[in-house]
Amino acid sequence: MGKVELNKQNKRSSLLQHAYELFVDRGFNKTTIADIAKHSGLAKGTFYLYYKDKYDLRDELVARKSGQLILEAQEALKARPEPLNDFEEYLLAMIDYILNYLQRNKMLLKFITKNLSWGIFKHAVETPSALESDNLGEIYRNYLHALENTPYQCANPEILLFTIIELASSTGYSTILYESPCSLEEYLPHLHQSIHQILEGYRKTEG
Amino acid sequence: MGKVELNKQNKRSSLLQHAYELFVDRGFNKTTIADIAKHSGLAKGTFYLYYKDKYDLRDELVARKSGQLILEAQEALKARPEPLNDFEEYLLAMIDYILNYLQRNKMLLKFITKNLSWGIFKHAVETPSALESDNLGEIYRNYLHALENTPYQCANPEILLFTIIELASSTGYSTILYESPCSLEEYLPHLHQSIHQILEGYRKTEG
Amino acid sequence: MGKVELNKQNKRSSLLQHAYELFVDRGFNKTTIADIAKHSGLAKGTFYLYYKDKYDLRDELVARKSGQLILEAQEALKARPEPLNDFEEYLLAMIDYILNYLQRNKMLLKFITKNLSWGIFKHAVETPSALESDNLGEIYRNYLHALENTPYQCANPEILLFTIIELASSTGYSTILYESPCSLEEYLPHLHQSIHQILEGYRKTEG
Amino acid sequence: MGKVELNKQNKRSSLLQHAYELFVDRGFNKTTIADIAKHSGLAKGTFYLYYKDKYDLRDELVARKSGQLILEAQEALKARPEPLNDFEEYLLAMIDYILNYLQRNKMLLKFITKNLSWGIFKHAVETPSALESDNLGEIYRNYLHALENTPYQCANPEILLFTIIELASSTGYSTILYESPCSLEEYLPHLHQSIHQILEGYRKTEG
DNA sequence: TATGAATGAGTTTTCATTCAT
DNA sequence: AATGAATGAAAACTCATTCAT
Repeated sequence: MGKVELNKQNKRSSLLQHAYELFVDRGFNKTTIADIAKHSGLAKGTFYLYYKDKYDLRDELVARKSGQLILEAQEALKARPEPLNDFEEYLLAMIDYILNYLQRNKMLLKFITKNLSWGIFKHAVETPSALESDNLGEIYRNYLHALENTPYQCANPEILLFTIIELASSTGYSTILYESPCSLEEYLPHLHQSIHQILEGYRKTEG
Repeated sequence: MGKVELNKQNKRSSLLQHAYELFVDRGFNKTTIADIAKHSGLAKGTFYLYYKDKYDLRDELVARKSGQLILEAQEALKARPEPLNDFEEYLLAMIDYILNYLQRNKMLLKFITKNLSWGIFKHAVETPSALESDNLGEIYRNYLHALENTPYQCANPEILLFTIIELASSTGYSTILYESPCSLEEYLPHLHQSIHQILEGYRKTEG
Repeated sequence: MGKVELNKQNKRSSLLQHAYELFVDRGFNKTTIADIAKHSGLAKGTFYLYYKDKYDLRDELVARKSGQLILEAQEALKARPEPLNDFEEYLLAMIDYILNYLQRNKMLLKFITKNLSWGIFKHAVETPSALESDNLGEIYRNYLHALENTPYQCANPEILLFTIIELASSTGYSTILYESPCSLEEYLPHLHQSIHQILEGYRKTEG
Repeated sequence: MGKVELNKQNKRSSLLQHAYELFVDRGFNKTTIADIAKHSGLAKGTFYLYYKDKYDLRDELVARKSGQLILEAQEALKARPEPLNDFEEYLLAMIDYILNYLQRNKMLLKFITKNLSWGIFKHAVETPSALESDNLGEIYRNYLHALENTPYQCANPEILLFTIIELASSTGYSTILYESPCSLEEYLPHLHQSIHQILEGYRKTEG
């Protein structure tokens, strides 16, 4: 009983994992359902027991992988010897970690960015997945909470985060994948500066 | 002779125009070359006399449409009664015009954004098209020149523009198409503030 | 024990009934075994414990439904106030009842006719089903018997019945479903006349 | 030009002919479009240039084959040494010819009857096909005309013909394919008698 | 008995591209 | 240059049937 259910979870995982490898390897359009099934060690028809079609699987995958990346970044920061002093420092460290990671995994970047929207991100944050030890939502809530204890004031803190994430991801996409207008390395200081400035824009004016 | 040449231009135009309508109407993937040819009043084989494949046509189309949009914005600003006082004002007016335009033409937004990269943009700016009275390159050069006469200083002014454009387009995409995390209208003040701050970051520190 | 047996009968009935609804609703070819099982509240595999395949079930269904229709017609005639005077009157009343019924249940007509053959009919008549209070065979025998006490003479009375039933059902099919070459209403007098004539052909020539 | 058009006609013919053989050989459901194309010496995709799907081709085929059969019967009767004296004789000879033909081509019978309706028949009669030297419509008109010069009177002569054809085809189907309730040979005299009687029913009552 | 996950052969359908005219 | 018939590989999706539980 539990065994059957476990088995299904494994199949689902296998499909996700192998689809991911194929998407990243040869692109979404050039990956067929037959490919995914075969690589997962399953029959073609079995795919349809788990997902409606390729797009269905992709959406779950994008949300999942983005979430994992954020979680991983989080863990990596925790493991750092030197402490992070304030919110800005924390935010920049997080972004650097993620962009550097994506620099080394360009296909993941390509896959995620073309398909990730703020909406999917929000959805991923809000619907806890049964699979991963899910503190994604928690991380997000921590962010919002941390923001309150900063000198920044934003009527809607989500908008601030949205602005910064969109900036980082779209410039990251271009610099990493096309080195246009310059390399990521060259661009990072500019990105830091812009983020700093954006945050400054929300600094509380003291009374 | 000139007549033949003209005829070819017309066919090319027809292909572009009808392909655009189809892409916007049913999406790029679901538009076939047969569709494009038929709607253009041409035979399928004829398509290949003008473009290598769908992607070839698309790239030209994206660059062309983006360029047109920028030109149109430029013209609209020129036609305004009240003058624009400085670079920042000009930049914001330009961005507002474009985002508002895209708000009313969501399908164009969808089509352009998913396919436009800074690289294509640069390419469009640099290769003068025979078709339109092309002052796109000129506009861009004017920008860079205008920047020199501002209190902002940027080693690579292209990077500044890149940052602002990426920010505007990616946040515009999300707010217009998904109203996430909020509507464009609601977001614009935030966008203005962020752009202002980014520019401030490059303000010359006087000696 | 009897409870187990009853349970099996219920499942069988459920399969028949729901399969019938589906066949009539979306057609035989477009109804899957999975559909039938699901609508019957059973698992797919269970289907195979009761029927070899879809065709097996269909054959039982066609015979069953035709039989029910004849029985119902019979009952309806019995309940009529005015008596039926002779064999011809009886036969025509029976046919009218059935065609009018099918007129109101076109899908049943479609389903039965496309699949009913004289062979299946004979089989239904001859193998008493456990389910219905089965006087179908009895009805048939009564027919043959009644025929003997009529002025008609037929070496093989089955052939006479066959002729009339085939005529009525095939013309009924066309007039009811396609109103071609005319409506059932318009055609009925012609049908009556033809049946009358056919019977006359078998009238005993007196010695 | 004419060559291209001719070529298309040949392809169409080839598809029809080979589809027919396959339908008759292994049944409609078990014949795939791939089969038809391959046997016709064409690529799978080519099929779709000529027919929307299998059903589209089938409908054309049923009408075509029925028409051919009638034409052939017509020709055969013309070639007979002894003349046919009156309408009834003619009608019976025609029916006999066709039923005997179908007796020898049971699969054709199966294919045609399951799919032929009076509607399709009427349609075939009324829409002259470019392919065959088409006197099908003419034959039909001759029938109706001949009927006028007979002692039979029918307000709507189409209804008379309909009645007889439906009777002949449905009883033919059963006796030929299932020998139920008897063989065609055994049944023919009964069929003749019934048709004779039906015609008598329409005999003009002299003034 | 009953279940329903798994199978994979089978079928339809699409469409970019070629090429003879 | 232009045509559009032909191609056939490729892909999605279905579903009867099996079988371990």
